[in-house]
Amino acid sequence: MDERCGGEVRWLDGAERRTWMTLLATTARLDGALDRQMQRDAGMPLAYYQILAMLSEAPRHTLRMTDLAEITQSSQSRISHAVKRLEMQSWVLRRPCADDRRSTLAELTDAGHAALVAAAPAHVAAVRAHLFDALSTEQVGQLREILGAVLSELPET
Amino acid sequence: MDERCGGEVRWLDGAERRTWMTLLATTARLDGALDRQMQRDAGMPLAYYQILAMLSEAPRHTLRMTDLAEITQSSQSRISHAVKRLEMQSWVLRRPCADDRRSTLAELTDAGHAALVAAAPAHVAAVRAHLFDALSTEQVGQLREILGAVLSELPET
DNA sequence: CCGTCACGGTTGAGCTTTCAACAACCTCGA
DNA sequence: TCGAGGTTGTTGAAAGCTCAACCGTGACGG
Repeated sequence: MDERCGGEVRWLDGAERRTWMTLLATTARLDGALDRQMQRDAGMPLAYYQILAMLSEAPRHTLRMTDLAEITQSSQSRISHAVKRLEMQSWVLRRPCADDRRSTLAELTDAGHAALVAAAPAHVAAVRAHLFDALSTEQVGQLREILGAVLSELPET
Repeated sequence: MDERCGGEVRWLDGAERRTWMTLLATTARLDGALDRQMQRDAGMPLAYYQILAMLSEAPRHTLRMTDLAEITQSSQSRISHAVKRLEMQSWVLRRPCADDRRSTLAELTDAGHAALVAAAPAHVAAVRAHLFDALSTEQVGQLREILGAVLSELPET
């Protein structure tokens, strides 16, 4: 985090620099493309789709706000705003949690599930077209290992 | 882009699915961390740092708005707003282009260059800490090849 | 009990980004 | 030379995100 070592900076070497530039460009374009596709076809940002997707995989289509935040790698504030928005569209509903009265449960509605099902095929097709079609099976494995290594070194949230 | 094939969807298999989930989580956390670091230490979002960085590497510290948009993988509108903001802080200045009167040139000021130089060490340290320190030299090479393959299949802008 | 502190969640302000519309300019062919 | 169509850039509104402040609740030690 903070630079305490009196000015010694180890800059990126050539290979690192090219890799970093390519990473920036690729991630920017990739989730730009996926986000635009989702907005165009389903009228919602990709982040909201992911909220619906995570809810649909949870038992009883329900998650606590905090868990939803963690699983989607976003802040509580972001989730709160997003769920409010999704609730206005009747795709999600909020209920108090009986066990812990601080908590709020978010539940996917039938309409929300329908919206998810409607949006999924085009989304999956886009992920496949933009990502997996460009890679060999071996590369998919390498990528997962690399990402796993990076992720495990990354501070949580 | 559009799904025209009458309902046949090829879903992601197990390995693809895990890779995709890990990619989402890793990129979200990684540029969340880098963005927060930049905002905290330099008072600007990472995207603005990248604008300054690209200008600093251009001849005469100057780029046309369109070229700046392309090199940073962002829309013209985004660049226009961002440069306006940076101009208010006197880190960039805008000039009309003599060759083509439609164009606007963005030029990095001395103050902007100073801000960039001040922000660079902590940024590079963060990139190293969060990304490259987790990877072997071989993995860095694999990652670059994988990203290159994905990028080349991705529609421009 | 009671006070303190951590946890879960929401809110509003400010900033960034997107989208669509627009204006100015260039190019090129009729 | 004129006009159509493409390029370059800006703008304003709407939407999403971040940040800090805040409230209500649980947990825990005295």
